[in-house]
Amino acid sequence: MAGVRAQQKLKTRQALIEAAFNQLSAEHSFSNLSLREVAREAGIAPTSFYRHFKDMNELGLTMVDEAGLTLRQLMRQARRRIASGGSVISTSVLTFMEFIDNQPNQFRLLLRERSGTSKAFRSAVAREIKHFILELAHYLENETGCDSHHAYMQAEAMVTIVFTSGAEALDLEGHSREELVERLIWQLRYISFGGNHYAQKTNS
Amino acid sequence: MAGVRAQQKLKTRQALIEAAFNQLSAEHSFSNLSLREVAREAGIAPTSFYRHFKDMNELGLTMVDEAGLTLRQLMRQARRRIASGGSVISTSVLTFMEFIDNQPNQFRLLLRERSGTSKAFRSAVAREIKHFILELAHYLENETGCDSHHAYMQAEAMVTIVFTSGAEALDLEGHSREELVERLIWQLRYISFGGNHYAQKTNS
DNA sequence: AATCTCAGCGTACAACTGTACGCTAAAATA
DNA sequence: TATTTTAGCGTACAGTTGTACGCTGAGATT
Repeated sequence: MAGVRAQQKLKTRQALIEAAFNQLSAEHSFSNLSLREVAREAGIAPTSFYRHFKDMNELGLTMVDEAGLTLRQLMRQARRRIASGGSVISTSVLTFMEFIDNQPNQFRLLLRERSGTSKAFRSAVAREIKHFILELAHYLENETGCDSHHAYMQAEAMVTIVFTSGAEALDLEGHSREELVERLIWQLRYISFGGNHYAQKTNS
Repeated sequence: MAGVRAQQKLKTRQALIEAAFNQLSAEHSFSNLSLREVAREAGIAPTSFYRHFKDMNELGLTMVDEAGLTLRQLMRQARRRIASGGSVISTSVLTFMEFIDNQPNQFRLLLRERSGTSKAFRSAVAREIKHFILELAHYLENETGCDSHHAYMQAEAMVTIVFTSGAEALDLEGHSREELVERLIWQLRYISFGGNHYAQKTNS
């Protein structure tokens, strides 16, 4: 019951996932990955891959889950920072930018597979992003007391803009990056202000 | 000087471009395309491909240009509709949705290569989208008389949201699609209202 | 009419892909 | 201890890819 065996299996499984993430980059997307290359980097024979995943697709979906998990942990962290007295908007943006810097390949996966060639991938990413939106929507609803439908639309718009800015940030450094963040913050203010206006003016 | 020769060359060149667009779909992205398959669908031998493009990359960039052209024609059409008395926001959204329905593969190309694996592609798409944003920014600046920097940020946010909604619309039909459009319009109102507020309150 | 140009073809090749199949040795189970 | 399970390996194969090379024949040019 020690499970030496099962433990090792988990280890190589994780090695496969890690190898795949390592091979993602600005110039290499998931659909460019080959089973053989991933297996090679993980240090196993190509055919051993099948002991862990029936498919590259299955690997990919697992990776999306993992990236989604990171994203959720991120949200929790942001909430903690805000609770201990940070500005809502800039704290959130800052936290998200840290995600992009620390786990660029996880972000790239979500970013690309959101509009990728597999419906399963697109749905999986959409699900993760929806979590993100719903959390923010609840926050907005509680904080500003606005209509829940408007809160959702507001949150959706915000997440969309943050995500897209994140994608652009991947290609930027230094000053142009700061400009990007500044623009992003203004745009979030627009949505916040406009959203609150309409949310309070009407009931649906 | 009749150019029977050159004319034929242009024709097969266009056939290659068309074949490539035809092979794009929800399940097939540009980087999945193979030179051989494209040549096959265009009705020429694989090696003849090189008489027209040195690379699949070169073909792809040409395709991005073509999609960008369509996008610009679209803008002109939207402006005409607005000038002849349509609501700005809903006319623009409607026009954009027509683009997605009529040329889904051109849209898919822009959408995917925006965050694709080739920097050249990303820049090319970014350039086309920037045109779009600048046109809208000028319109906003003239129409509402707001600060030009704010007009740009406002336009950028709007285009981002429209683009992302377009991506989602590709997977939707009927009622859920109408809901999406309705949400999109609300979100554009948020940005418009919030943008105007901040643009008038301050000078930079 | 003689010459040149060049779009398109066919052949050929090396590189790589996914994966079927059967073996082995070590861990798990009985 | 004897038996079963299974993660990982090596071999093998058919399929696809990009592209180098040289040829051809029909327009273009002189």
